[in-house]
Amino acid sequence: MENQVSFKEVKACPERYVLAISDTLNVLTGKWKLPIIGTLFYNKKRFEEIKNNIPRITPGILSKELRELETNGIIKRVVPDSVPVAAEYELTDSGRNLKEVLDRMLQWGIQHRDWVNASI
Amino acid sequence: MENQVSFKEVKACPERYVLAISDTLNVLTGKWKLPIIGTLFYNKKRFEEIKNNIPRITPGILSKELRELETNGIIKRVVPDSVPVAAEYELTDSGRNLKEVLDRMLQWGIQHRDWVNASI
DNA sequence: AGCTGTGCTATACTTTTGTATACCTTGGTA
DNA sequence: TACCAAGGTATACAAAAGTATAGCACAGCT
Repeated sequence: MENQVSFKEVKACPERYVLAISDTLNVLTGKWKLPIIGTLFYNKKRFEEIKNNIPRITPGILSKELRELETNGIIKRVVPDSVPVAAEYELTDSGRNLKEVLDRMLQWGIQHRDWVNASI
Repeated sequence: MENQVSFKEVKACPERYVLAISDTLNVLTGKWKLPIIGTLFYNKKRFEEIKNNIPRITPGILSKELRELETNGIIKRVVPDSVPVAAEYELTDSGRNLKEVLDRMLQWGIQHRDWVNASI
């Protein structure tokens, strides 16, 4: 209910509107964030697993992107002790909530492609 | 109904899934596309109007961004003849459909911000 | 003919983003 | 003890995105 209020409030203010959307855009843009989030939707994974899942990503980039996604609260890094040393990465609640956003984007993407093709 | 089919199809294929979302992401990213689309939601506008609506944008950028948005089928450039020379830019149907995507992104952005603040 | 406003384009530059390559540490394993 | 795999970091470099500055074409007005 609180959200409903601030949702309307923000929509009434162009600057806050653009800002809130930019927040969302920023956690998704760049070449690698989407593939990383996408692969973690299925289940949590370890560094090497993610690396092997995403063609051509180097450890340097992956390391940097994971750190960014972590500080943005999209994923969390879990190190179960006892085990040799096996860091695991998984989506946070908020990260999982991106699914609805991505589904909308997917829908628009397909629809737009159809629309463009139809109007040639 | 056709859409429902391809929607499911695409969701089943990770590569096409990422691709369709990237399509959407690409029309939104960069520093200026969102403000431009945002300002055109209210109504169609001319070059100078857009420029005056968006602080610090230079004609060079605006020109480039408008051309990109046009080739991507998000806006259309209309030159009503008879008038001296007054180009007008307005959203296409597909451009207007972005509203639903942006609303979802807005919602997530606000929600995520609340969530982050709550967990400090 | 000269000045003004609209609607741009061109060029060179800076900043940000992405990439390649090499290397380090920690705990097994032979 | 030497070597290997997992999980990274560091450094230098290349490519893409963004910016500043200048200027041009056309129409209308005086």
